[in-house]
Amino acid sequence: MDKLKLRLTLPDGSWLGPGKADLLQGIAETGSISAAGRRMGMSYKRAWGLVEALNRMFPSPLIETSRGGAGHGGATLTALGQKALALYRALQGKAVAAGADEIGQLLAMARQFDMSERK
Amino acid sequence: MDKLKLRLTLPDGSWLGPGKADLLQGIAETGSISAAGRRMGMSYKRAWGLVEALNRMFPSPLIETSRGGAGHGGATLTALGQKALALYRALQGKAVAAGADEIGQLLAMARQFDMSERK
DNA sequence: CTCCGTTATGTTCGCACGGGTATAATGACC
DNA sequence: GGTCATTATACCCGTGCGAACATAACGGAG
Repeated sequence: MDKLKLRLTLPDGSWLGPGKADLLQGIAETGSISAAGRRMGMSYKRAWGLVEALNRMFPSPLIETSRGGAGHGGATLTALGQKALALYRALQGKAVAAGADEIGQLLAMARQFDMSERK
Repeated sequence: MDKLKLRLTLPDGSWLGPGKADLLQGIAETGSISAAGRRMGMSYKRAWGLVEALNRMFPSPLIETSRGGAGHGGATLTALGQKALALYRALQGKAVAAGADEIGQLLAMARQFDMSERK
């Protein structure tokens, strides 16, 4: 599923794509950068790099982090982060819906694949 | 322009994105793999690799090549190639149109960029 | 039979990217 | 003051990708 991947390039050259969006969602759901990274099978280092990039591409950060304390630190989405994620998901949904016909045709004319790999 | 990039993943794991689509269009317009590659600022080798990938992802090739002869060789799109390109462009157009609102909102909330870079 | 621009293929090299690892630093709680 | 999971940062290293370069094959034109 989700055969169609979208990458939106911002004026400054940075971009928002499936990877950052998924990470954003993972942080929202797990409350932790490292947990979200683990869940996606990526190193903490890479996840943190993406967080840094995300926070730099908007005037104010999308992710708020805290260290130590009762919960041993963690990360949450700011209001801006939640909005950005929602907008990306909405964009994705509308794009897939609008292009369903073309997507179907392209998939239909693609090289036939063995049924054993169907899920 | 064309801030939104689409990548469609086919069942066999290969994918059709902006790079291959542009190359496809370049070949259609120039009638040559090397000319299309030069126009896009990529090495012939890379362009040819993409052509190979394109021809392998569908049951029959999208690009037909010829060597030597009066025109010193060249490449043209097959009917399938033209159709695939048209479908991708249509998909792109519909996706952008459908998500124009979300794209606009995301761009609007992005970090402000200096007007000197506007074109 | 040479010339020409293209397709087709191999080889080498530089470099960016991500993984792995290590190490601070944080701060509420016991 | 020690514990704990997390954030934050630095360093090394393998690997893959693409550029650059080199070379062959092609086949009609002249």
